[in-house]
Amino acid sequence: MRLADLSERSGVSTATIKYYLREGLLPPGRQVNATTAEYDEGHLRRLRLVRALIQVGRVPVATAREVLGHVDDESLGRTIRLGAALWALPQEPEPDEEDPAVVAARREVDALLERLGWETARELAPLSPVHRSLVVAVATLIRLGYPWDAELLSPYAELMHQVAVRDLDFMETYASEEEKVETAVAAAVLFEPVLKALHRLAQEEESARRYGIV
Amino acid sequence: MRLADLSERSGVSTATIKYYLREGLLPPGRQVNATTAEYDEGHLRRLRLVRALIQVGRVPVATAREVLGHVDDESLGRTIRLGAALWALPQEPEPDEEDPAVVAARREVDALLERLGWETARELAPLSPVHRSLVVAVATLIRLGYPWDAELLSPYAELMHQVAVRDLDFMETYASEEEKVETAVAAAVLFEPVLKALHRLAQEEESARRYGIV
DNA sequence: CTTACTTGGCTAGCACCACTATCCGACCTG
DNA sequence: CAGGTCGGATAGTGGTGCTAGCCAAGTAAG
Repeated sequence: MRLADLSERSGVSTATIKYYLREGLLPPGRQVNATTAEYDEGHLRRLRLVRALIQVGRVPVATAREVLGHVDDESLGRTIRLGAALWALPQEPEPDEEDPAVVAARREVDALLERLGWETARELAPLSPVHRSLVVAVATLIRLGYPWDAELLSPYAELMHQVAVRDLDFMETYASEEEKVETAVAAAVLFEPVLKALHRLAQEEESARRYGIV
Repeated sequence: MRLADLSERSGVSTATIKYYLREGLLPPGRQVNATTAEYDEGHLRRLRLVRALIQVGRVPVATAREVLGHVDDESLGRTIRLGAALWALPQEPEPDEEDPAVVAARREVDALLERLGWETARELAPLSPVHRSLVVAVATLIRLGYPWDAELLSPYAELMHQVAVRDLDFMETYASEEEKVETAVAAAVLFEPVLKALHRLAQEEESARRYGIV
């Protein structure tokens, strides 16, 4: 498959593919001679993953490069590779620890994890970017005057845990060993819009049931 | 409260506030005289909502203006106002109906709604932007080779329905009648990052339980 | 009364980002 | 050998969310 074919089959312009090659999001093709390179199905899959990360996940190009770098790092074991890739995803700014909303949010999040008995999450709390994201999100709610505390959050957390259990079950049955890391990244990024849309659709449905359509 | 006070209390620069005023995201203050305007707590709350929409929700300014326009439209009843505001939120591009992935996704989504018995969602399907978002998200999964069908999706949908039930319960007990629309919009935008973070945290926790931290 | 400052309104510009367009010389293909 | 395509490089584009600076009118402190 040459560049033009890759472009046609993916629906991405050649100029954009060149850009991704330049940015290191897509590995170079097998150089046949000085002016021709050969791409394979792996390139096509990777290209689609890149598009998914950038267009669906709104991941900045620099972050995508970092995530994919971890995915490809064969010097790491599978679990670490996956962890590294997923940890590179969120790109929230550091929370301002002076901000009282952040302080309150951190307290509520800690209380929540204790209440749930999520020991790993508690241990990893100082390191985990996800934990930081949660604090930032809860702090925003608090700052706007919505008094979300551990008690209100915990049933949500339990529901999301059920979702996570399903995610991992799916990953185990579906992905081949080599593709697991890629699958996990794709799932993390691509499945979120599905969940979000299901959530809003469910809100519409439930709202209509309670109050009618008008 | 003058412009400078509004700026200080919200942490938003005066230049940015002027920009929001210009863009119609923030109603003008009460004009005291030719060179002074007076702002109140409502302006502060609105300003924070605007920031939440734009910074947290990544809603484009034009969309935010549209959403807030519906929130403020007192000629509409509460339910319609809320619906209009929420419907203005998603900004996905139109799906390409020629694309086989989109066709397949639409079929699966329709099957899903039938299986769940979500009658309202089925009726509103041709109109609802949320429905469209779901189709686009599922199509992306399919295009990348993840064979998500109605059967796999429906337990997720049921879990998200449970989440939606909690959302609406909260809204009913919490928000005053006048603030319900604003609350609902804030919740729709601000609660999603919380859910997302909880989801990822739950994935980390469950993954650690199954495979260990290393 | 003076001086420093604020206001809304205006215009111009900036920084970032994801591309995109164009040109180049090398080199296959018919 | 004409025409097309290649990788590589560079500069430019368009959108967006601000941001900076100016202005004339008006206000508050001393």
